[in-house]
Amino acid sequence: MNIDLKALELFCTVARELSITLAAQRLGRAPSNVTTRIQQLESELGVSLFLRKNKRLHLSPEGEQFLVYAQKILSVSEEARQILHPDKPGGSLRIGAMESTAASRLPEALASYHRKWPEVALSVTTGPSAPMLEAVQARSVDCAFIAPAVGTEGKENSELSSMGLVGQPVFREELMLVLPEAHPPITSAADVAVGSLATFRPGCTYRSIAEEWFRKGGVNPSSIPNIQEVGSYHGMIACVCAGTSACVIPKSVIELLHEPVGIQQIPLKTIDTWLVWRENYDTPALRELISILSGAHATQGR
Amino acid sequence: MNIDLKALELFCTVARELSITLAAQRLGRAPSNVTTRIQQLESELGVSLFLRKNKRLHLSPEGEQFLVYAQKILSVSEEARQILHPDKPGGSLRIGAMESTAASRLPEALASYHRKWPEVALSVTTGPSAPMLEAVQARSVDCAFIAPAVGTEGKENSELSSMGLVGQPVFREELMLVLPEAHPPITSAADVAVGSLATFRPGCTYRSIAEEWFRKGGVNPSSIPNIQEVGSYHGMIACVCAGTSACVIPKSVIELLHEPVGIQQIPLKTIDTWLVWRENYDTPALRELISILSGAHATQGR
DNA sequence: TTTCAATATTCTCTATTTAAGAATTAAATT
DNA sequence: AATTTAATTCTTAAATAGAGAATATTGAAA
Repeated sequence: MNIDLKALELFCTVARELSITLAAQRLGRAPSNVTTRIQQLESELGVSLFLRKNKRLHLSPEGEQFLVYAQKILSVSEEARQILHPDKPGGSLRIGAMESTAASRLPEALASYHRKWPEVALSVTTGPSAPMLEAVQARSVDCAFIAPAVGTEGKENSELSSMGLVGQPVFREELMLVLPEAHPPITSAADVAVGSLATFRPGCTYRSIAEEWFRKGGVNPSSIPNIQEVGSYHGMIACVCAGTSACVIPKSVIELLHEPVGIQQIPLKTIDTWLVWRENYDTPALRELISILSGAHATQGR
Repeated sequence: MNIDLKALELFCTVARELSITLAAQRLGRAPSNVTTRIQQLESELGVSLFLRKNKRLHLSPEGEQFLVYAQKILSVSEEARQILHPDKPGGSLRIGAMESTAASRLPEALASYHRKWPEVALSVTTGPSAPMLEAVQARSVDCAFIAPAVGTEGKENSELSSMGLVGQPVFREELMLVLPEAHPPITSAADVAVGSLATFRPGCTYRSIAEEWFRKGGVNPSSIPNIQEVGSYHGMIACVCAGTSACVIPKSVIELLHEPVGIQQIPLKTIDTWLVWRENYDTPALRELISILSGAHATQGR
């Protein structure tokens, strides 16, 4: 019973790289050592973590199970380490974010964070709000920027706390319906006449909001023929410029485009972006993020 | 960054004993070594975990914080270890239980468990249902025997899953109202005429049930003058025998008493005892407990 | 088919770390 | 003041980790 946090990191790296040499290189140590420590971990646990087939590694079923636990242990101990030093941000901060936030809001904030605290290893993962919330719970990220699900306005805090999370609003986004330039001006949802609605995959809150808007305007969203799933905001805009689609995008993202040409925008709704984290995850690195975001507000709205 | 699970156990032991010598003895190693490893852990973390005052140890504030994390890490790694060996129960299983279950049901079950799997380190903590559920969530026990709160009959599973737990009913208890022998026979709650109701501290589901029964019988429970809090079932029975109190006890507990003399019993309600555990805590040691409990059913009711 | 390169592993050697025991220090008790 | 108790320091032996060279096995290239 002598497992080492270093051994767990080593295992996680090998599991990610699926190569002893690459892992060794990334960890800055000799491959022979990596081999030995993995073998030692395996004998300690009494299972094979990897299947060696023809000099190539795969995770064994046990390895996959153990990987989850190894990451959890590392995450808890990283949290502990930070809690013990309430003054100095340090260690790592794994941030989850919606695509839109990552595009429009984070670059500036994270750059200034990194300038101030270069010793904090920031990482960003993007995805829709719902899976991001699960990722926070599951400790695969430490905090996340999300849009509360439709219909939860005003009770975000109780929603979060029932998941063991807490959070606060940090950005206010103005959601725009984006239409081709040539589209006749509209006064209601019923006037929208396009071939498809370009959106991200389901789970995206903005997509639900778009559908709700059509529903409230008396339009059955399923009457918008093809919901066309696109992988990026640039892709969406392209679809709109092509004249066949509409899409819903926060104003702040549209402003990023060098020339918002070939499109017209109609405000749909304003919606808050929340930063959420696990209850008790009260680390200096996170507090610093929050404080930087609050500073930003002074200059950039909300 | 070289923390060892052994170092964490060592720290937890010292934190519990608040003594290097006792901890060393309990761990089977030399005191000098314990000192050194604690110092090493402290320098690794960059904080003092203990306050040394006059050769006596106290946990420092940082130490208290870290203790929580250390226990969490050990609990997760113990869980990992077990998950990797789906066939053989082993390691430890920390059981929480209501006083009544611990008294009436567990002795036989745990004895047979221990006979079959002596290598599993079983431990039992008792307490009311509500705090036990929190203890399971907080990982200070691995599973617990509880009585679902009043008013949740039929929706136990959804209640549990909203706490990240799962469970199943394992015992059926017949709750008895216990009265002094000399008390005139009763036909309803209103007939009960005793000076006080002897119960455990609040939080005990059986106590809520007793109060509910009085309420349903048209009696304001606050009209039962002193709710007298007692520390054990034997104490309760003694109060009843003394002629001044009534109490509510599962029949199975009453049957434990060598001579249920000087009391009369009236059935109040049957209620299931549930065994609950964290979702994903699917260890062989727990499965074995469940299987032993199911075997017991065949012979002893439910 | 043979050769070469890539890769995990084994082996050997050295440096580091861990653990025990003896000696030391400091307070509390008699 | 002497004794006991408890933590720490010092010293030494054993265990362990890590580097590097050597080995074996596979896949690719000639």
